[in-house]
Amino acid sequence: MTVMTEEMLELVAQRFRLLADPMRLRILHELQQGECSVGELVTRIGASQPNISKHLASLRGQDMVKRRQEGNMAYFSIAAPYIFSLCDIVCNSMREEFEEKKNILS
Amino acid sequence: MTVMTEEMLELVAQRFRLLADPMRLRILHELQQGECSVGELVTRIGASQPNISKHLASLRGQDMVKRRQEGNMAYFSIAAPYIFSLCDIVCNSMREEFEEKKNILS
DNA sequence: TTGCTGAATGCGTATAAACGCATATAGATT
DNA sequence: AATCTATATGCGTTTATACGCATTCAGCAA
Repeated sequence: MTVMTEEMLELVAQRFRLLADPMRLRILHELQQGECSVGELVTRIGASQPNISKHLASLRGQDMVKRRQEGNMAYFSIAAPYIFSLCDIVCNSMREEFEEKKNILS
Repeated sequence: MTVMTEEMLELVAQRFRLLADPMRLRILHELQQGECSVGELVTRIGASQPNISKHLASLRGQDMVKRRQEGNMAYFSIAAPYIFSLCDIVCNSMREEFEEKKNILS
């Protein structure tokens, strides 16, 4: 069994905290379709530009997304594909639990 | 590409939020060694009993842990082993990033 | 019953973080 | 330079939540 120091637990918790927000999950989900500019994200998601920019900054702060500047605009893309493995595991587990509960009721 | 509704994103975020706390990660890590009473967790972790109990309640609220009562005591155990897959993915990604940064510096 | 032990809950406080709004910065265009 | 566009940042407010402390509840024993 791996020994977990307080520091390691804090780092892992930080990663999960970044995924613990619906707006950031939405952003990551949009970026899953490919690189995208800030303005395009604003349009697709329908949130404010400062809000999107701030979330992108936090995601970038932990290297979950990459930033590429071209002229006036900033293009963001996924830097850590493992994110989607995490989301898949969570979604599948939710589906399983939902099936179980459905069976109990039937 | 799966369509993600606001409700689904909120549910997934809730799961991640539960893992976004060092104390809860510590508890889950202890429970990985097997079923454990509240008092034993308090001793091992060195936090207050109410604190541990509250975290256990939130974990149970999303079916991440199971509770079994025996006499006076409550024994908790992992109900969702997928948690450790999530933690492994995060830990491995952190290790990889650390290695990359180390290589850049060398 | 009373008392003891283990666990859960209620309440107040402090800290974090998400958002809106205003503003600042950077690049492009005239 | 002046200005427009795209993006980033600063600040204030609100909401969520982690913790301490006190208390309560449940099971067991005398």
